[in-house]
Amino acid sequence: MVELTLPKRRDTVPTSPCAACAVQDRVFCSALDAPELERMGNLAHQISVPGRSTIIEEGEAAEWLFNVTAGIVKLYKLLPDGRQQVTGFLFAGDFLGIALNETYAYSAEAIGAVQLCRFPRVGIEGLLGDLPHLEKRLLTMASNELVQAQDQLLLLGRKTAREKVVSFLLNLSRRAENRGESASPVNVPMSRDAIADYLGLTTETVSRTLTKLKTEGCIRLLAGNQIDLPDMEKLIDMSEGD
Amino acid sequence: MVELTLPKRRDTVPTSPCAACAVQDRVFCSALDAPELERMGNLAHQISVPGRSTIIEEGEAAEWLFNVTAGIVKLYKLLPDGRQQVTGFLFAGDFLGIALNETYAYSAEAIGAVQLCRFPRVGIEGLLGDLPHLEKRLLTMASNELVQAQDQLLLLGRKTAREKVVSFLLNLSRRAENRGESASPVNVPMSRDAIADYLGLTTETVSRTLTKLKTEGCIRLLAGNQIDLPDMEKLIDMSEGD
DNA sequence: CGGGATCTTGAGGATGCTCAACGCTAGTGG
DNA sequence: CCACTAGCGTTGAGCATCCTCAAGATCCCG
Repeated sequence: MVELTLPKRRDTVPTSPCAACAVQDRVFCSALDAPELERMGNLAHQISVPGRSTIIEEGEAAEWLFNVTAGIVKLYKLLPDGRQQVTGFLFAGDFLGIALNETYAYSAEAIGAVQLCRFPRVGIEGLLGDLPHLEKRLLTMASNELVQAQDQLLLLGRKTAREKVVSFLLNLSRRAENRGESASPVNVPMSRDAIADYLGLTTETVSRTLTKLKTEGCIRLLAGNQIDLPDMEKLIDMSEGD
Repeated sequence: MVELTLPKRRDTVPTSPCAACAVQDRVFCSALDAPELERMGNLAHQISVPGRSTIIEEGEAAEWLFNVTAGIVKLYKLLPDGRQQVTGFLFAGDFLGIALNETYAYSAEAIGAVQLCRFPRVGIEGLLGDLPHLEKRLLTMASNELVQAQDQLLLLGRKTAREKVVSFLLNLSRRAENRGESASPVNVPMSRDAIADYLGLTTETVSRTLTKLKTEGCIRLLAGNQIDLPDMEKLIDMSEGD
């Protein structure tokens, strides 16, 4: 489970919150040594937001960048008539605002309570020249984001509803594993609506597809939003059409 | 039209091809000063490939990076059963391989004859520490790519066929304008198939949609793959559902 | 001209959407 | 303590958009 005692510890070392950061080994800060980390820490502010609150809004001036230290964030874009495309979900350790543009390219909303480490964008940009490790790290992160985005293009453009849902579950599973959580009973904390808007489907189709996968024995729906993936190999094949 | 006399000029200054580059003010090299450009130039090789040839293949070790100096390149990913998702089109001045990963995340194929400026990836990475301008520039480019990718996610996940086609035409138009070409009779050099695979549609749907737009007077299909966009405002509204 | 590739058009059908009702769960207030 | 409600998830019936399959038209290059 996610470390939630961070604020308490932090209060005792206000000048160096990073040293006590619960996710410091996973976030981009890990590219920094102690003095560099101190400079970053001076820019950082811990903030907490309740569920359903908006963290950033598409089109706004990009004043802040964030590390997610606890909770889950939904990133999305809207069309004028309200259609929504979820572009990603962020978990503890993920970075919000990699694209260092003047305005945010998408909105972000907390799913449940979220804790964030907030940095002023111009401050980070000012550090970039001084901290080459940081710049290199950001470039690597942006590259990885691009690869993820391209996988998602393939999913949205060419996969069937079933393939989309299976790909999504496998993706969640892989990311959970990377965070040191279990790969198989995977936690699915977002609503069917959010999943649908991520996969380019409707709530009903997501629900129906999960039911179908369950009756076929490909997955098991457990209590507390957990989904068991009994045969990864089979699911991987299914996610690509076999 | 694109400057195609580059090779001739280059032969007279083999040690500094960059100085004669037809797209030098548009590519990432523009971030460099003269001595820096010289170091880049020492790594560069001009190559030409005929139409339909494969430039890179998804999954291969990423040995080379490229600048497109003339022609058009199609980027795509494949599913095992042959379904194809085009992730982008590159024009003169665009960079191929921004994601500095060990392996290519997608394949690239020449649409018509293409000229490329080729760099060894490890060579570029070796320069990154020395040339901070270059690293900054790559980060900016990656950021812009990410924003583009997110727009494409919205398109693929939530737009109708008609909205997709109109968005595509506007996008081509905007990029042509950025290259200094005309915005309105826009050149559409790729096949209906490639467009369909880019928009998550079939050839037939693309064709039918264009025909419909034509009969409604929203566009005009001209000779030589040119399409006239008489009312940009109207098209912009259409691309978002109004 | 001829012929292959590309594009267009048509008819029928399937996937996933819309609209609607119902069930479940958790939180709330009497 | 329990009824009530709101939100979310599931299920069903009918339908629209886009796909599939097929045939014809057009273009381009030799």
